[in-house]
Amino acid sequence: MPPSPSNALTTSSILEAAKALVRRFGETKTNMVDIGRALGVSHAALYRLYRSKGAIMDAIVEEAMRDEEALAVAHVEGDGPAAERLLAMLLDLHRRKRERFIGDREIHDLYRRILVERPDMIAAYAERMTALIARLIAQAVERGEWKVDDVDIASGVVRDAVTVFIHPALVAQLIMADAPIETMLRDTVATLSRAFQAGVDYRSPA
Amino acid sequence: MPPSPSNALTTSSILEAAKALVRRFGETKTNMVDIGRALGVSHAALYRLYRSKGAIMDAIVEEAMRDEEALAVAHVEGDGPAAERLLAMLLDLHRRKRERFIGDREIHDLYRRILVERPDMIAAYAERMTALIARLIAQAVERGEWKVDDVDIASGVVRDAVTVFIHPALVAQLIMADAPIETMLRDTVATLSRAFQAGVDYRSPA
DNA sequence: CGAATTACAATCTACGATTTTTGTAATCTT
DNA sequence: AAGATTACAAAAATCGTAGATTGTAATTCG
Repeated sequence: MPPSPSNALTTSSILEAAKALVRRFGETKTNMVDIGRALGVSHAALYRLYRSKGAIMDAIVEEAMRDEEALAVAHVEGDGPAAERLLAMLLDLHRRKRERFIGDREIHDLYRRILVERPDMIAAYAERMTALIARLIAQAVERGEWKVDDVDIASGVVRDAVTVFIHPALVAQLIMADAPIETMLRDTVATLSRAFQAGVDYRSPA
Repeated sequence: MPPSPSNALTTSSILEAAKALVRRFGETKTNMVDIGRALGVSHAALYRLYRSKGAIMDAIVEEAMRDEEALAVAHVEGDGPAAERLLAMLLDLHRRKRERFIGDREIHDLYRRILVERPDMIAAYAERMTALIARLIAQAVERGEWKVDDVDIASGVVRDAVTVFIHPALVAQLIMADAPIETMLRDTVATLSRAFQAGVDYRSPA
């Protein structure tokens, strides 16, 4: 592995510099010339690795999403009762979001802007997270912990039910209203898990 | 009841005129002079009944909220299985919201602006709706349909789980993404009702 | 005297000129 | 030739100001 000289221009060095500037000054006050200056290059050099400023901003958010996903994967891979792992996963995700909201407001604002302007990115993220939930549910079904006749529907229900605790805009409101989010999350997961434990039939009409 | 002459200036005549203008031109393009003109009075006359333009806009949204509440009350008062009434109520609410979003976009935009700028109004609305859900659940518990040891916690869980289908900003995204919202709502209610039917203990630790 | 009007100050918004920033292309360097 | 730079056109943000809008107070009307 080469010693990676500090002056090598890479996607990740650009991302780090951009993140630092966004954190300090916010997205709009961060410009390409400043990002370049922080790395000791002209702004034009950045365009070799990112085709636009927007692409850099997208990459910052994408990275945050992947980070959340990794957090979630850890819980899906683990063992122990499904209800506990689901709760732990959601609490972890929520705490990560809270940290970002409290300590990293500018990044959080960027996150929120992209949330409304890039439904495609959000949809992809939501789909990946829903797939993780589906895996967790499928495991629980295999082990006989839970009974559901359609894992995909069940995972969609879970996703919708917890969106209020995950969606940045809503989380921001809950935090400002000083809501007992962790308790609410516990109660929601307890309810969902009780339903799955008792067995839910989505395919047979009521 | 007096015949209410068309030239009497009242809170509701102002509200009607303001609503009509907002529907046609949007909130920002609606000004006090125009509202006055529509009623045959000067803009200053309006200030006897509303202390500001903002107060009129608030009142429009407040009215819409009361309208939704009335819709919900009808289902809470009715009889029949709780799960069915809860579903019918949420479907009704969702359809009302969809109508507003499709046919009354300017009012919907006003609604959304106030949603972020007046958390106090939203909190009051959410609390009233949660109280209605609590009544519905309490009935179901009395009748032996459902078993929950804390009706307030249960109603909070329901509120949180369905917020994604009620919150204007999220509904707007779901509609634009062409999501099968009614089916999703059905599945969510089926899950919640299954849990309540099987019995949920919020007070005893797992 | 209650209710509306006109007149007006304070505030807000829309718009055009100016400057910044973005993204590209031609050029330079090693 | 790869990778960076400077130079530049297009797009976007900023800023000052003219004009509109809001809210109030003094005045008029019935």
